[in-house]
Amino acid sequence: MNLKKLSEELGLSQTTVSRALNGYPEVNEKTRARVEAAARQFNYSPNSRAKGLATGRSMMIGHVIPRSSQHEMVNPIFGDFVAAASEALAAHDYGMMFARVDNQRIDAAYTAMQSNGTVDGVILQGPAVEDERIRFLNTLGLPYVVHGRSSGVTEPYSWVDVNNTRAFGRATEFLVQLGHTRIALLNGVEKMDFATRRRKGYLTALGAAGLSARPDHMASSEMTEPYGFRQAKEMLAAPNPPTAFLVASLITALGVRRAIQDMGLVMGRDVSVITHDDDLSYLGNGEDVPIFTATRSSVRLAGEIVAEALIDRITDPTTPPTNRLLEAELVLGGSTGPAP
Amino acid sequence: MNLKKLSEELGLSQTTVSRALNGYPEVNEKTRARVEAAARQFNYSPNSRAKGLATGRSMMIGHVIPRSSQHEMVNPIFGDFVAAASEALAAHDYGMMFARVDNQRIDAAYTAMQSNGTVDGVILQGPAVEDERIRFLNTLGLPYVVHGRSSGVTEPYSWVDVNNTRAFGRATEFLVQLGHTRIALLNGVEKMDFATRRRKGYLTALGAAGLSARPDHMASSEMTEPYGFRQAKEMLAAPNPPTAFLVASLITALGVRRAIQDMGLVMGRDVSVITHDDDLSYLGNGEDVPIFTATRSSVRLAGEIVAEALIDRITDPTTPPTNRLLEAELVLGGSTGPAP
DNA sequence: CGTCATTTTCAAAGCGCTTTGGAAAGCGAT
DNA sequence: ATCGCTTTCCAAAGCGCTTTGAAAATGACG
Repeated sequence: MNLKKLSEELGLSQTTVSRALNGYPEVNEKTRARVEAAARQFNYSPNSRAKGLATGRSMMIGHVIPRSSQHEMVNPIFGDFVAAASEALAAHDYGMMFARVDNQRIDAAYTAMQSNGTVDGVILQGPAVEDERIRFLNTLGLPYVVHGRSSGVTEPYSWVDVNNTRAFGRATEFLVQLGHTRIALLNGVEKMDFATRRRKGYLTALGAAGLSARPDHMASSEMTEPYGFRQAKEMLAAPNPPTAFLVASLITALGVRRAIQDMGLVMGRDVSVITHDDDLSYLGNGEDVPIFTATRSSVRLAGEIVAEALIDRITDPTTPPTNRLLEAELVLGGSTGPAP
Repeated sequence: MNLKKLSEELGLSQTTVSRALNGYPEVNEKTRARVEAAARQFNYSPNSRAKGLATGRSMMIGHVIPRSSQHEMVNPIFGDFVAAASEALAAHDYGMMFARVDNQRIDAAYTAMQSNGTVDGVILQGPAVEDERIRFLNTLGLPYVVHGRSSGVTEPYSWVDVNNTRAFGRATEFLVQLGHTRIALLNGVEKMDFATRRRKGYLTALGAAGLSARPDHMASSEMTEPYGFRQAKEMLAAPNPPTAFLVASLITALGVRRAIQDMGLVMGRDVSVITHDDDLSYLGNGEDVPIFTATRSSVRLAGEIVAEALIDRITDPTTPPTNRLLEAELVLGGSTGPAP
């Protein structure tokens, strides 16, 4: 069923039917009711490509994912982020699509998406420090919002980010207050912007407490479970081991806990652990009492806000870039205690 | 830049330019080269909506996700599955899109997607037992492939699945061989088809070994970490505790391990654990030596195969449904040992 | 009852592409 | 020079929708 047939069926012109269905005022309410009834009856829904061709809008949001890196999509937060974002988009009749693209073809992919008209805007996830994609998107003029920020990019752009510096700063301060002086950092890959900021928060807080950072108590890697296990074990086995760990992700923290237990130590008594917790739906941090003391920030909330911000940008691209800094909460769990 | 301008630029008709770019034979190779050069120079890429309108193809694959359930998307395997599938699709110039939809509107969403022409086919993930969506899609005539199967659906349909029954059957047999007689099952939600099959494999193998299943040694739930912890702890604390656990997911297995350690027991010595492992990229099962003995099956591989199968169905919808049963391998890790 | 303003509807153009049905050009054979 | 065949190109229709500009219907009013 298409517009033409439907309008013939109704004995009306395509114009009127189209207007009736799209809520234009210049159509009699009675006619509108008739049209809507018929549309339902014949199960009519307008062809999205034709509609897009006529309006110049695709009602689709793009998500370009660099293939080379594992930092996205095959990344635990991806599902939750996308779920929330696509739900928020759907509320405004936007869809969401992905393209997994070779690292060196990313610019081409964005360009194509724009001139193609396949999308009205894009979400940029997991920005690195000085991320080139941001500059490129600025020159392109395709609406976008960044989930995260990119240190070193001076031109304005829209972003939604967690206050990673502050979160890890507070976590470090908290450990210091508990009497810890040897605090290790198991960070994510530090070319990623969020990891850089966390490191900064950690270092600044250490400095403020008059403690100096030890290179052998800092690591940076993909946030896997074995990474946490290996690093924690190594550091704990060395002389002057850390009495506390600041860990970049819940999954890595699970590895740290395994290492602690493996060495016959007790987490929260012998060794304290604070992790960042993205509040993933399938990977809870315990139930009523959190297992880990954590800097928590919902990635679903971020997804929602990103989606809303992007729609705003699309509907009015002339507005100045919007920025939104979310604070992580520091939730107390069983993994921290006074320094032994 | 659009076709019209490009053809004017070249002094050729739109027909010729279009044919040149789409590899049709009725155009001189010299002209084709000229056209291609110009297309590159002017950075021309055809408007996908217009192309779709003209061809009737959208070059897009849909993925409808029921909002009510947490079984998908916000599900740890989602990212890996989608990454692999969308990569395979991209190789054939297909994109992939999502729609998160209220549970009761799923049929409507599929219908709309089809009559809309927004997608050429859909992927159906996480089928339940007797999943109604399959029947509906059959009546609709929209090409699709199921990731998983649905017991109780008799009509033919295309699917790609892991041999869950066999995997859990083998795992159970293996535990029996090790001398275990009290083997607990921490299953996923049993309205999900994969969980039902795993249960069947478990029960059949127990029966074959002359062992009877104990209701208090079987649980079924969302596969979270706390679920594994709570259930394992409870079962281990009861009289005649299990000496082995068969667990539905790596994340849940982490909870089981935590419970075992929490009770001062040693995994692999006092209590054996076998888990299913989807081989997720961000959640490795140890490094060289797996932590857990596991039934392993790559969800990325499944994603690839699903994508290929779907493209086949779209290009030739008359072919009979294709089915593909992947065998899980049983990999030996440190979590199993002879019954104490 | 005629006039004018307002409401309601319509015909047709246009969005950017593919594709059909021809026409023109090229070329070897007669 | 002509014919027949292939190669190369083109004009125009059509995909299903929105939207402009205009016409028809309706209503208010003197």
